[in-house]
Amino acid sequence: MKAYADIFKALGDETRLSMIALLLSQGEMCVCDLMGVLAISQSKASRHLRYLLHAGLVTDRREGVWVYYRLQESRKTEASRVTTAIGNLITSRLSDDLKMRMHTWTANKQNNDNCCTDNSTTC
Amino acid sequence: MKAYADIFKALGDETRLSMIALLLSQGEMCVCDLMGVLAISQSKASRHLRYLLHAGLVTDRREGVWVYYRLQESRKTEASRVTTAIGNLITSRLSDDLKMRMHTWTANKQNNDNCCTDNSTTC
DNA sequence: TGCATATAATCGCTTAAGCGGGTACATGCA
DNA sequence: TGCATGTACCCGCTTAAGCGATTATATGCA
Repeated sequence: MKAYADIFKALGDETRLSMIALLLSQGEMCVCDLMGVLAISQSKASRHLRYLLHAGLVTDRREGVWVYYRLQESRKTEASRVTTAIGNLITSRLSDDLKMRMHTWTANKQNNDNCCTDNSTTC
Repeated sequence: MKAYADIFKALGDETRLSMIALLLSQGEMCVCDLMGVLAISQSKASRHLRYLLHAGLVTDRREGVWVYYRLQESRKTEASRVTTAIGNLITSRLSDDLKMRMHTWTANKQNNDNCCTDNSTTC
């Protein structure tokens, strides 16, 4: 029971819950992607991603300079059971604002072929 | 999104999550029942139930001296969607210890026709 | 009505944890 | 080395937890 409580505690923050919702719909994102879409500072993004990592909700993968995060997908974990159970619930509630940010961010990323050369952000 | 984060925050405590799991399996319980089964103090039980009430996860109903709590069942609320989605997950994880407590507690209650005349507890 | 009892909610206090901003540090690439 | 990316740590603030004591509400009885 405590294991589940810890998972829900990790989901009990708007920043982290939005991260999970984005990862549910996008599959994999690097820290700078999440910073850009959520419009938060790098240290804040990194800190919450570490929290999610230690809680077992996501996994990380380094590729050169970038660190990519994706949902923990091992079916045997409590975390994946929870995200599976609530996935539809929270992705359907991704705010329009966030969808818009996501859209413009990925558009810029494609144009620049790099997630962090967009002058309009502080990335 | 914040609404869901607040719900998960409410579930992110072992005491409150156990209360939700018990209410899922029992339907309705008074404060003294929850105190007894979870072996917690009255103030602790009351405080966490108020937390769940304000978070919209449960409703209360006074009947004489007793106050009964049950899950929020209005299908339109985010809270009920969440508890529905995770119900099987957490009730199947009700610890054996808790099931045992639940069993002995309800047995005593039936014998005494009163939840608070059991000398073996501090209720 | 007055009083004792049972149940539940709240208050005051202390302690622990979480969150945010900022900044120093580590890592990897050119 | 210089630069970009990401992490770790510090500080201040807020929230929430536990505990015991007190207060509020309802019931039962003389």
